[in-house]
Amino acid sequence: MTGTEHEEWQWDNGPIGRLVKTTFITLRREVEKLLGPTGLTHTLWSALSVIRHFPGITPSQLEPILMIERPSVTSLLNGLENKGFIIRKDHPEDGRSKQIYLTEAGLKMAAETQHLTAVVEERVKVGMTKEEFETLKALLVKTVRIFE
Amino acid sequence: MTGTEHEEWQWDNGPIGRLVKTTFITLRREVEKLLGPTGLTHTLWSALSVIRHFPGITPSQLEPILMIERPSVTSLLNGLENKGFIIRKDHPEDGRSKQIYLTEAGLKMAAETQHLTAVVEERVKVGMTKEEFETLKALLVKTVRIFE
DNA sequence: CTCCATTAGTTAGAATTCTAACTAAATAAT
DNA sequence: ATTATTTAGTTAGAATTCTAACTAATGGAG
Repeated sequence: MTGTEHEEWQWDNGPIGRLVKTTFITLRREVEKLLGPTGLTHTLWSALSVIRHFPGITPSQLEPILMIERPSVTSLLNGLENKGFIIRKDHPEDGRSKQIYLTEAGLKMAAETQHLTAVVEERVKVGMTKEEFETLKALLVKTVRIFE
Repeated sequence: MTGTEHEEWQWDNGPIGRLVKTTFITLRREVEKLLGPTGLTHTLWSALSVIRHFPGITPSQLEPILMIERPSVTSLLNGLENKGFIIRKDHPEDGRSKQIYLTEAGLKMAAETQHLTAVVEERVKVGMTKEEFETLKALLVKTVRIFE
């Protein structure tokens, strides 16, 4: 068995799960390469981005978007809070809940890093036709929906 | 903002990276649900499966297939070795290298769990046309290749 | 042949995410 | 109204994977 055989096999003959993982890790590594200087990880960036789009979002609403478990959301928000990027406010209509907002610093970082990560998105778009890109997204959504 | 708005937005309007992550985590959770009773994790199973297909594979060859870093491969193999599923042998042609082989127990477990995880693969295949499934795999490969 | 750079694997320690268990508030049931 | 169940968030501790640094063997350049 040679190394070359591996390289071909690993993409074409593995289960769909491994192919999806490879794609995920590849994209994550690219994003984190660009995020490097900022000190943000992939998930921290992703959270900032979501909070920017939905100011006042709650931790439990973040959970299914970021695809991490509840305690991980807490831990992530602690990190963002310690860096001064977010604040938690008591929810006005539900005493159990918290609302998350970006601070000025958080807003600045979110804006900067969204620009950086858009580069990765663009590289994917440029690497295939517009139709292929849309098809890829549609089929990924379709895959997820199978297990809902 | 309601919860419903989130649910729609999270699939359709997020970056491709988040969609790929959602797909990956969804598939991983399904696999681990089935693996539960065996005590194996997603990555342990994946490693067993690869080693079964390529007896004598080296840790550094496993690395790009499993998409984890080298020290994680070591740690993973330690786990499999402690459970008695694999053995490491010195590589006959390269004193630095090791070759990984399944034990009887490892072979048995690999065979069992491959059957289990094939269920997930099947559910994806059943949820879309054969052509869509092939297109999905091809576009994922295409995406990965962009960053090689 | 010797030295230098590269490659394979491991070790050590940190970061991230997980499960299980807990508190507190809201909702439902009687 | 009171009690039980569910939901939101946190805490504690374990598991997984990461980065950085190390050892040992190979391969190439002088």
